[in-house]
Amino acid sequence: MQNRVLLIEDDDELRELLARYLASQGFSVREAANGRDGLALALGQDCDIVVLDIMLPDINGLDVLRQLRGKTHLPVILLTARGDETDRVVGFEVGADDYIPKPCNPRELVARLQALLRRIAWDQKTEVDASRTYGDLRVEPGQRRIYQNDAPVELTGTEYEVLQVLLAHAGSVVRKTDLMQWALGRRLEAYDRTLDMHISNLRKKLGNDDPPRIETVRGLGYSYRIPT
Amino acid sequence: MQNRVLLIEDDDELRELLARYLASQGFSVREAANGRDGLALALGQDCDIVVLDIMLPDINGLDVLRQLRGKTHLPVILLTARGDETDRVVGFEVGADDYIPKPCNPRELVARLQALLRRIAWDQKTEVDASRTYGDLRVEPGQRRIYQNDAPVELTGTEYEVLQVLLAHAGSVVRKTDLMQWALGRRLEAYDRTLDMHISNLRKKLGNDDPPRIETVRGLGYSYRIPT
DNA sequence: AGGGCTACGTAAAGGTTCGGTAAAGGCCGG
DNA sequence: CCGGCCTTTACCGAACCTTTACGTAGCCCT
Repeated sequence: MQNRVLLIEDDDELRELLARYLASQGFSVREAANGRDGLALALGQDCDIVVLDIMLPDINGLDVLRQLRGKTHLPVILLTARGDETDRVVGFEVGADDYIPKPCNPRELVARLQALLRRIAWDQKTEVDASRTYGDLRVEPGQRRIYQNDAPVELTGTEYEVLQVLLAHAGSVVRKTDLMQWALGRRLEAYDRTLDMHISNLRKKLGNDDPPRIETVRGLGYSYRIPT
Repeated sequence: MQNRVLLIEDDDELRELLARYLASQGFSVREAANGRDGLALALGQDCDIVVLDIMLPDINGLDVLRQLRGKTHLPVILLTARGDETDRVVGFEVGADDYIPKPCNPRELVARLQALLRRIAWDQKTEVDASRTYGDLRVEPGQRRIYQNDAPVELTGTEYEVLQVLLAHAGSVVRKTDLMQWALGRRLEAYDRTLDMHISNLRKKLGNDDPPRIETVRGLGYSYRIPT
């Protein structure tokens, strides 16, 4: 089975060179020359991994990544001309999985692509679109809705995201920093109580059971209790 | 609470520098100065991620990685002096998740550590999350809980850490300084009775059996004896 | 055996950090 | 300008880590 790579890079020459090499290494390659097209393709759900240049003519690569992370956890490898260390750290903070400075060695790019795909295959999981049921709750990703005993729960967009992440990890603790990143799409800063508020509101809307559905793990995060 | 990093690096100065920096960034750090110790610690199941130097006095880092991969999918970041491209590709082929050339920027190391941990946390299912049983106790790392005869024991975060370390070394003595470092993430200072208190509370919560589960080894540390 | 030193056990008190939540503020689309 | 929603602010209570204090047990030395 070949892996599908999306290559977002504005330099035609480099992009085609890499595309050819990746294809020769058994990848199926999609290409985009700017951020807008790249984003559309990435969200089009037919690629497994993204290679993203930071310098793009329209949208900045980091913004592309940010928007992507708002919707998906597709693995992303950043590519950049300069070895600027700040860029690098920012890239990771925004949610990149890897970072390669240009001029990049195609062999290394392939090695890193494969390392990341292998890691994901090991840990596996991640199937996004099917509806899932957790006790009396049902997630309908297509409608971005959650039903409780077949009655829709009136959630705001963010509340939906938060609850959906908690449910996807039902039974395990989700760290606040991760929950923030995955549901709100940004980093948890000190003194930021936003997440606590969303949790508080969710608890109110889901009904305050005992023991509570959403457990607090002090100093760490939250965990949705598996209904027994 | 905090992620546990195993640092395998023979250069004392660099290792301690990195260890200090990682600790300051909220990681709990275990250290090994050679491949044999490193391998033993890595297989000891109480770390989440490994930073591995390729040049080691005894076993070559790549061999350490190979042996590790024979048994586990623990995430590994390679560290190396030279930017030798062949080394790099070989490293990935053997199963490394990432590769950083020395001299490495600590900030970048942390960024890469976190990127990898974040990816794993999202995909979950890694064997670090597998439950482990020691007599009548069962550790559920995903839930961050410990069960005694299938009933959850109400532990605080630190108590969980301490007990979990003791269990990982069940049957052998854990020195107080190590226990402090691994569970509390800081150095044991003179007149610090904190650890004794946590042990005392743990004994209370686990029930005061005779002979006691947590044995005191005067002048050395503690050891968990699996009840028969 | 006894004295003295040190390490450990643990109750209680102290102090800090963390989380819950009401209410106010701000942002944005209509 | 309004309504919905996200975020910030503020206050409070609870959790819990740490310190203190005192009692006990082990160990060594003479």
